[in-house]
Amino acid sequence: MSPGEDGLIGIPFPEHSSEILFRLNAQRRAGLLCDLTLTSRGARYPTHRSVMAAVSLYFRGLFGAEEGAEAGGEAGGGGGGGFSVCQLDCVAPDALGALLEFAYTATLTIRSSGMRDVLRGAQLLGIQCVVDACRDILGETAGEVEWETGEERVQAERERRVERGMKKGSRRKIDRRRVTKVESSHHQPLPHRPNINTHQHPSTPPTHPSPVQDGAHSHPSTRPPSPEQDEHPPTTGQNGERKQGRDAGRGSTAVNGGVHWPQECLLAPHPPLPLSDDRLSEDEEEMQGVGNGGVPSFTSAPLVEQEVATGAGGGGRKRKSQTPQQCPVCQKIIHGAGKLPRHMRTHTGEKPFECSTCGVRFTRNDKLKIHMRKHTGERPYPCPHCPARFLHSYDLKNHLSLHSGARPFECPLCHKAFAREDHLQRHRKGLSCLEVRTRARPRRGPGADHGEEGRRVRGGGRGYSPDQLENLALQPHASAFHPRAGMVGLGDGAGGQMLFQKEADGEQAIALLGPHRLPYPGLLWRGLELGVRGVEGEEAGGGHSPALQHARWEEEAEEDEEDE
DNA sequence: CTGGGGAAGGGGCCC
DNA sequence: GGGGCCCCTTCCCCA
Repeated sequence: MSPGEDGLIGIPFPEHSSEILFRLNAQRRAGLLCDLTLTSRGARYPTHRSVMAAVSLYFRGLFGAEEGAEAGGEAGGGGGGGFSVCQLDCVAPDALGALLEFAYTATLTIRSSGMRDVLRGAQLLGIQCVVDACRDILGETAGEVEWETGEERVQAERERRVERGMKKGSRRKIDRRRVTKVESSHHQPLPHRPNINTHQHPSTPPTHPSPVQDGAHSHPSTRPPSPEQDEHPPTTGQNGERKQGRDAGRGSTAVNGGVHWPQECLLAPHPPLPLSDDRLSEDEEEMQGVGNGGVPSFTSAPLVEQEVATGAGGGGRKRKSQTPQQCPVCQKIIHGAGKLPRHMRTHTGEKPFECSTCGVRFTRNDKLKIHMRKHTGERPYPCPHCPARFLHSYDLKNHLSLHSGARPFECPLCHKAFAREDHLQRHRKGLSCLEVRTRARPRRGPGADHGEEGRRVRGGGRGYSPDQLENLALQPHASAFHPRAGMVGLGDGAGGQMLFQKEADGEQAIALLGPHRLPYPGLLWRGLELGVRGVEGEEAGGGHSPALQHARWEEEAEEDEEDE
């Protein structure tokens, strides 16, 4: 990547969203630019319809309908500059105030005693993440509310498909299980949905909840009283809302008898999920608003917090991040304290470290430092055998293998050896080996001689002893029965063993290869639990062990199977 | 196709 | 817990 390319540069401002929200809240408190007043039993709450539409499915449907039928807008000037008052007596004033606070602060602060009112209000207004959070706390199950109409469901599904298509080249596997789970949660049945308010609320499409048409600009309201609440849940609500906080209430913590939902609820592009080995697919990342060009404000989601929060109820004020942290975007587990911000920059594209010489930017300081060596000419890794010096330690490592002639990475098919593991992988992914593999396919049947009884082939990728080489010659590509299999026997040191043995009369081949899949079904292979020596401890770093490579390829094979 | 250089990202260790 | 530093792995690009 040379500097000064004409590619687009994205400069993220992670604080932007929260600052905007903060200022909107200040405006709301000051009554500035408020174009909507919510009332509940005498309490008045000036607010902004754009904010309410962003937070509440109910208002989104409401104002969307207004825009669609602008002239007939009961509230007067749906998309225009008129003011409107929406009477929501069905929502308790306290709950309404809490929900408004939530809308502007991404934090829901309520008393436990008011939880049910808030839940009801959130249901009425279609604030799903609050609904979920309250349910978590109250131990209720979901399924009472479904804001997504069939039509929207189709549209949402269409959008999802488009997003998937955009990421078709993704290397990561789609976690189908999770997709199913997420989608199923969106497809909850729409059971009984009591009628909101006595004012009209036919179910879809929603109509205006009969706002009191006073048309006056509301003044900032002070705290409302909290009278009793009547029971008139609204029927309406269309759901275009998918990601923003559907599950987002999980990070709740109790505060002084109240409940506090931290900002993840609103800001996190994806609610923290329970720890899972499965990674979220990039498709889902996009579905969750990451890849759409926006720069979400990321909130770290420590695993411990998630686990506790998922359990709901919550005890302490706020839990500190533990060492393994889960990326709220890709769900990847990041090990090591302080590593999550570094990882997050891979999502935001933020490159705060700029080379003062050439202007190239880096996501990490250490990368910049290495880059600077190019300008300073520093090559801190000298070869002890020759004058060569290198920028990177791994360059020296590769170079040393040239001196030694070591090519520890050998193709199990054609036995071509490589000095670098990635070159071997590239070789394997290419087609250069296919011919060999075809030729190497052993004959089957009684006449097949896959090896001598008790023959062992061991040793490193290089340095076969003469008789080992002879054995290899006598047993051409026996390992080709499974491309991954042979690597077991190619350990550099005391690598694994590979044993081909004729059983009894030599009809069956037993491969001490572990539980591999069998690419040639006609041949009976038995994977034996050998406990491959050298898998652990063969190399201190565990890095380039061919046995480990083999294990990796095992995983690849499984993934390939899944793909198929 | 292969060898080599470089970048990006993750993990370990330490302060 | 955050961050620096280092190492490792993987990928891409070029000759």
